[in-house]
Amino acid sequence: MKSVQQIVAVLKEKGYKITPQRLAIFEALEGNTSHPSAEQLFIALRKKHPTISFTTVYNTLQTLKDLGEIRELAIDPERRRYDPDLSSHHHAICSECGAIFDVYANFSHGLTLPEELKNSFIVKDFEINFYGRCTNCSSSETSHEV
Amino acid sequence: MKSVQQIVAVLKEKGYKITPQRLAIFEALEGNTSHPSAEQLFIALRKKHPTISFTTVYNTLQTLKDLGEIRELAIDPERRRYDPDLSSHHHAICSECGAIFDVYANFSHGLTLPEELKNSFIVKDFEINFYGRCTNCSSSETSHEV
DNA sequence: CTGTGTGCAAAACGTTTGCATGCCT
DNA sequence: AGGCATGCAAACGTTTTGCACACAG
Repeated sequence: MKSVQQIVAVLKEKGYKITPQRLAIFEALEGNTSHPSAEQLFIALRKKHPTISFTTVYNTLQTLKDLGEIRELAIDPERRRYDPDLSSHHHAICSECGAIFDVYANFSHGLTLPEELKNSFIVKDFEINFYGRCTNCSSSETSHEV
Repeated sequence: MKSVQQIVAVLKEKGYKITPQRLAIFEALEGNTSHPSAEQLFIALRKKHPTISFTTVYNTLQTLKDLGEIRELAIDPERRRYDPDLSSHHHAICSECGAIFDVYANFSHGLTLPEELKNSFIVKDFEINFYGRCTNCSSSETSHEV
C-alpha cells in the first residue's frame, strides 16, 4: 500500500470521499505486517473510533483491494486476511499458533510453468505459502502424542 | 489419495466403517482433478446417491484430510477445495473463470527461506499458487477497459 | 445541496454441531 | 447387539446486503 497521504490523493483523484473512517483504516493498515483480518482491524480501530462499523471496514478493504492497494491472502481458510505490503514477498504459516511470517526472497528465478501449461495459461503473479512450525511452537512442544 | 481399494483397506484397518456414502465419496475423489469444494462433491454425489447429506460429505472430507489422504487447498477464499492428488504439484488459477490447473514441476530447488527466518521457522511443506488467465479467457476478452 | 459513505439490522453463505435413527461390523 | 456413521435441523462465524440517515465535496 502507498502511504496514507498518497492513498488519500489516489482516492480523491478517483472521486472517492475521504472520511474519518477511511483515514483511520488507511492508518491502521500502513506498515501493518500482522496480516490482519477484517475483524482484527475492526477491533483495533474501535479503540480510537468507537463508532466505526464492520460494514465500513469491509467496504474500505474491498475498495483498497479493487484499487490494487492491498492484497488479499489465501492462507487462512477461516477468514480473509489482508496485506498492505505490495512488494514481492511470500508467507510462512505456523500450523501450531497460526503466526504468519513474511518471506522476503526473490524466488521468481526458475519458476516458469511447464511447457504444456505455458500455452494455456498466462501468469501474472504467484504466491508461495510455506507451512511448518515456528521455533517458538517447536520448542514448547516438548513431547506429547495426545 | 490412494486407490479406492487401498483407502478402504486403510480405513478398515483403523477401525472406520465402510459405508456406501463413504465409498461413493472415495470414488468421486479418485482421480478427480477438478479441485472440488464440498458442495460440488455433494451435488455430484447426489445424482447416484440421492440421500447423501452435506454432513457426511464434510465428515468424510475431514477424515480423509486427517489421514493425509487428501489436501485442502488454500486458493479459493470463498470455500475450501480438496485435492486427492498428493504428488508434489502446484496450482494455477484463472482469475477470470476460476479454473484451477495443476502445475507439475519440481520447484523445490532453490526455495529455501532467507537466513533470518531459517532460525525461527521449520518448513514442512510449501505450495505455490500462480495467478493469471487461461488462454480461453484471454482470447474471449478481446477488448474492454470497464 | 447532492450523492456517496456510514452504521444498523437482517440475510446469506460455508461450515460445524447436537441429536435421534440407521446400519456396518 | 453395540457403537460408529448418517441425516436433519439448528447454530455458528464470516461476509454481504438493504435501507435510512449523515456528512464530504
